Amino acid sequence: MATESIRLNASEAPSDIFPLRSCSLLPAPFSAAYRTTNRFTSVNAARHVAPCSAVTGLFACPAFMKLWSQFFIPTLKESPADAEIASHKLLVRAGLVRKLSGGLYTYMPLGLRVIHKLTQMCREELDAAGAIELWMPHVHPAELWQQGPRWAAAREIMFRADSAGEGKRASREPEFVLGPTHEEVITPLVKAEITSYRDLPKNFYQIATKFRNEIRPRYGLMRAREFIMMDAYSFDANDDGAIRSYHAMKTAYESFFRRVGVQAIAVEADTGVMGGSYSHEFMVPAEVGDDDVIYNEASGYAANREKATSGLVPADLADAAPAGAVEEFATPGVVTIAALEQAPYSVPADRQFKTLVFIGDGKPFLVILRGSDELEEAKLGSLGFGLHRPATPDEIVPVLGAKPGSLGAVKGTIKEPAALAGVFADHAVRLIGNGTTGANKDGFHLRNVNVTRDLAVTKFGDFRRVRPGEPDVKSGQPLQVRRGIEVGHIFKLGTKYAEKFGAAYTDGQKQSQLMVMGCYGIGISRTMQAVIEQSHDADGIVWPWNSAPFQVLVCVLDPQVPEAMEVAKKLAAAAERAGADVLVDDRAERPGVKFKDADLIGIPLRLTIGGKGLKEGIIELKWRNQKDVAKVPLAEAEARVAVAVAEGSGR
RNA sequence: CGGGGCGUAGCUUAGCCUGGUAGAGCGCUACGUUCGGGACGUAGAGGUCGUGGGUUCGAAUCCCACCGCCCCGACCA
Repeated sequence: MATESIRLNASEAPSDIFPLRSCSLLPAPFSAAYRTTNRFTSVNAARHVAPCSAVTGLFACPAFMKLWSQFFIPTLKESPADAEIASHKLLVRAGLVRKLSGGLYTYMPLGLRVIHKLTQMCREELDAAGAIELWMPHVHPAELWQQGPRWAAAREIMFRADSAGEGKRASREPEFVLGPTHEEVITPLVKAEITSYRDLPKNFYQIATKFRNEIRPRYGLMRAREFIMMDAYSFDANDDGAIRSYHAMKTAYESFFRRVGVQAIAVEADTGVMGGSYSHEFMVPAEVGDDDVIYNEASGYAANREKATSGLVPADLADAAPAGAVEEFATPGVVTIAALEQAPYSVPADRQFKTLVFIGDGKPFLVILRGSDELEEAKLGSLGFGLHRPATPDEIVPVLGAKPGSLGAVKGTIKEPAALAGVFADHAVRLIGNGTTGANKDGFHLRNVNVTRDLAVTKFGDFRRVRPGEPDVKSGQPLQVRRGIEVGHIFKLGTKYAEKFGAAYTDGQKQSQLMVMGCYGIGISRTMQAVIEQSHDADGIVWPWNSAPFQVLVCVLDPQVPEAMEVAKKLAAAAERAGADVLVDDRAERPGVKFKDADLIGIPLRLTIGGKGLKEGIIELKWRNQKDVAKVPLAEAEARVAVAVAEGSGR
């Protein structure tokens, strides 16, 4: 009998990110708990889906409110020693997460509620944008990755998932890996299942755990080895369709972050190891962010530093005429740009050519920059090498004929020009016109080196790192820089993966065509931390309404007084009817402890019921993000709470 | 993976330099007094001082190796 009703509940309950968490295995007494923990998914979405009463109607109110004494929120007075930034400290202090090991965290009950809120909002926005949810394995056959286009680069951050059995000797190459992302799984799937243009476009997504063996996990959930991510993959018949899918996702992301209550800005980004043609990152501005955003408010330009360009080199710049014959001069012991700037040479850094040597897919190539510029290594991605790294001196000498410090790219001075995969010069070297560079002879440099006449340039490109203050391409105004946390990323991939895995379809003319793909990610767990980083004060977290683990905290100062608990339950029920998730602090703690904890865990709306207030016939209503406390007569309390909840949820 | 720092009770840590009884605060347990912004008293429980080796009569302390964690750099959502 009990089992029957539980099954019913399970089917009524909103789907969860863990589809296997079936209720039918739970004993009857736990069924209420199940409903309680899962109910928020539709409650929080009240304004998007069915009104709450439809849900609450199934169960007697107040069935859902959580009693703090029976929940589990281990708060800490002190910050853990290993936490550096505010959001990391608060995650731990507010009892949202606990560390297992570097970059590996348990989501505690309160933290999991936030994760569920975020995943549900994400799910709703993506569904609204036409994306379709599925669930893929996280253990991947390594073979699949070996077939893909980025095995060499991606394996560095991948966990291998071979047998841990003692009898079986570890193979040199992994048999299985843990999925860091799922292009290699979804593309073969779509290849097998979709063969007609009639089935396109499609956009599949999942919200699941990702595994990346980050070289350096950091700041709690900010860069973890195991994290929760929404990843989506769009498949279109052609480029126009792919661009439409891309923009639909961009719009969905914008709605998602708006709903979460975090400011996230779309910025142009480098495509990195993903490959593909263009991409945007969604950045939450924060000092502790890992990325620099180069932007100009006037023109609206915003780009990741890896991608950013400036108008430093005018489009109509004329090439300088040679200033004289190339002349070699001795520079004993001078092996740095800075040393050549000193007397007696006195060559300013922006008159020097800097020559860097890299190995790209096994072959050396040169990059020429102004002495005053820094290489933006990510920009080398545009050269098309699968893997590149700086060359070692041992690799440089046989090719160029000199050690680092005396290198150059002047025609005729390179010892083995045929060995080079190319000489790539940054546009800005054209600003030098005639300058100084290494002679490929230890202890000698060349002057009067003319860019067009003397340098053996294969191709000009954008390789330098933009500096704040340089003119914006669009407006000419100075560019500014600011740090940000990357919470989402969208890529238009093109046909790179479709080609590798043969994902083709038949078009209306019976012709086989490659699908055009896009891929999309939102760091759900990172977003949780980014929200805290953006929304906290000296006392704790200040949750935005929609992301809060509970929206309303009923703080009962005298839980031993039956009348106080009765009022609390009435108000909790009123708040729930209005669509809020409610936590009732019924602990036998002193008021100070309760207030401190309330501020720490940051529930948006606090209702305080105390013996003092009850004597006056009032309760108190306070917003976490405001200072003042409203005294509300008991008779009006339920109605006022309903109004406040409506206000909090943005009506 | 390079550079720097740190591992002492569940948490925050003192002690290490100069070797000789492992201490405090928070938290926890019990009792009492308190009770609107992290109370107080009394009594308790709780420690392989990261691991292994070495030096020494004797090591948390000195030496070596390893492991783990944190920060800075290169990569990512």
